[in-house]
Amino acid sequence: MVVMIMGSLGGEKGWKKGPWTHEEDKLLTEYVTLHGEGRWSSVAKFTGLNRSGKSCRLRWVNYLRPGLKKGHLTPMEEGIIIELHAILGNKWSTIARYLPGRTDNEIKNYWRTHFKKKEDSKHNKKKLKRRRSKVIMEDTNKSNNHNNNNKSSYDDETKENYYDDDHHNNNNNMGLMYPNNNNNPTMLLEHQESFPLMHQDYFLSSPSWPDTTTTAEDYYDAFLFSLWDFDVPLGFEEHVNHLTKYVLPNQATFGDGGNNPCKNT
DNA sequence: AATGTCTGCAACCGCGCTTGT
DNA sequence: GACAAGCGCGGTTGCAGACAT
Repeated sequence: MVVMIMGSLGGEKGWKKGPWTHEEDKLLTEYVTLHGEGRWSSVAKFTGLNRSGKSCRLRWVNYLRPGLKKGHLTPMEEGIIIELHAILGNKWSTIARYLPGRTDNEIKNYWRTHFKKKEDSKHNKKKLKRRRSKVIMEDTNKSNNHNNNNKSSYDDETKENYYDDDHHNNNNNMGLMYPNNNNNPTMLLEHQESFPLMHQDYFLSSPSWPDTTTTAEDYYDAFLFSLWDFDVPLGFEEHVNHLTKYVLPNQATFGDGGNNPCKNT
């Protein structure tokens, strides 16, 4: 009752902006718990929050929603982002559907900070290299110390490959990693070795792993291939299940007509 | 140690689409 | 069909902390 009165004082204009407080988060969480997601414009009315519906939705989706992953993206997630961005472009929300617990905003920010900078000037290249060598030094030290954080040697390699403009220049002058021109899926193969079998661990641990004769490579190939079927389920785990159910059993069809983007031979 | 620059990320903005009236 | 409100998306901004000079 009180909050409704408070909410009415908020009015249509003069919404509060800027960082959210713990108290605001609590109010928003309580509201969504009671009423579910949606009806964002009613949040102010029912909670007394002097925030626009848009702001509430954004806060919930990007920060408060249960199941969100915190912390750095894993090498596997990086690989998925790279691949999907090559295919979909800046469809961040679509890419996010393949990464449970990650938001479009997070992925967008990640892409901008880690990959977009490749387009920067030579001046920035020098700084980048300097910074990169420092990162590599640090990571080398870490691995020498056998630390148990989730940074793998693969991560280092990937970071080096994709931060390094020279690497790209030496590889087909592709500029961007996976130009989407002509929708040519074979582009995906060009750098496949740069993130080898990144999905292997996930696939191998999948309860729906089809059989012992299917290799991780097969699964990886199937994953890439199935990215071109935009009607498949969108969640990553769902995606794996989809592969198990529909794609892998039909691998014989991959080579048909040279349409298989995943086989090098 | 002080200052300038860069990075990462949360949040905002504008636009377009969808839905309800 | 026209309009308004709600919603979602991609682009952009602002700021705090990290890093370099």
